[in-house]
Amino acid sequence: MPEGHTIHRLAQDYAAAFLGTHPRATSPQGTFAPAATLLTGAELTRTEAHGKHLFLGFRDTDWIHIHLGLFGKVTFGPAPEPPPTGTVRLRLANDTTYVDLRGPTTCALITPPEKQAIHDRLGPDPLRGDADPDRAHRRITRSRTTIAALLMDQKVIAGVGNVYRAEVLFRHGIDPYRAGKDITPAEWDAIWTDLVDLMHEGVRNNRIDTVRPEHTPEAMGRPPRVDDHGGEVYVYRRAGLPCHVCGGEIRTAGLAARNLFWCPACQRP
DNA sequence: TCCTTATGTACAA
DNA sequence: TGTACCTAAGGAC
Repeated sequence: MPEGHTIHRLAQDYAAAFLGTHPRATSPQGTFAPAATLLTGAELTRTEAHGKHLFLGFRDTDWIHIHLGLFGKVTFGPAPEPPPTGTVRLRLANDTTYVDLRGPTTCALITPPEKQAIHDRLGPDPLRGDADPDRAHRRITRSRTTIAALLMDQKVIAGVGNVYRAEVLFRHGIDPYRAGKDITPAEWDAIWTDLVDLMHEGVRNNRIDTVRPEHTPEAMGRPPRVDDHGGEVYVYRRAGLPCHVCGGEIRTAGLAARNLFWCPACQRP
């Protein structure tokens, strides 16, 4: 589930359900139990996301820092809360809603300076109003690393994951192996603007859709998607299938322990 | 029931 | 670059 759009959506959803209330906090699985006890009865005053990091603010001073990692999941449900099933790390519950967190890489109580340190090590986030795309561009244009690796580096740009990386490079016809220093300012402008749009749509729909109207299954007279990751995409997890635009075969390769997907015909070196 | 896989990251060597 | 860690679902047997 979790690229930046998921986390920003969760910040909104936690706020909608719990802001201004004093939820009960529990950790049925146990790991977070001491912190949950400290927070029970505290008001949720703010929620915030930066890249793939989620922050829940209590009493204006105590923050829960959540990172879902690859496996973390969050599920909301209506009150009354049922007995927890499986390994629930953190449950918040008030009179109307409960929410369960499972399998996060990180769920910790942190101080404002600790929170600031996390912001300081993250690059600009296309979903945040305070983001400065030039900061990302400066790092990219000084680097011999591939643009595919740079887009996944959270210090360079925060919130982009394996799906948005593959899709945005396809949409701009950029070979994933091109060095960052060879990305032109015009190309970076277009990539950043596109990510802002795509990721905002991702927050709205709670899924990743990247296919332009003229290339949808209906427009192209092809069968609808078969992938189950949730959205309509050009190349992500489509290795061996025909490109939606040129009909050529989508290719895959490993890059820094992740699977890269691209169309060699549409994304020429 | 076992094996593989996944939208992620940190740390060791 | 490799490996360890978080968890659940789907497919192969």
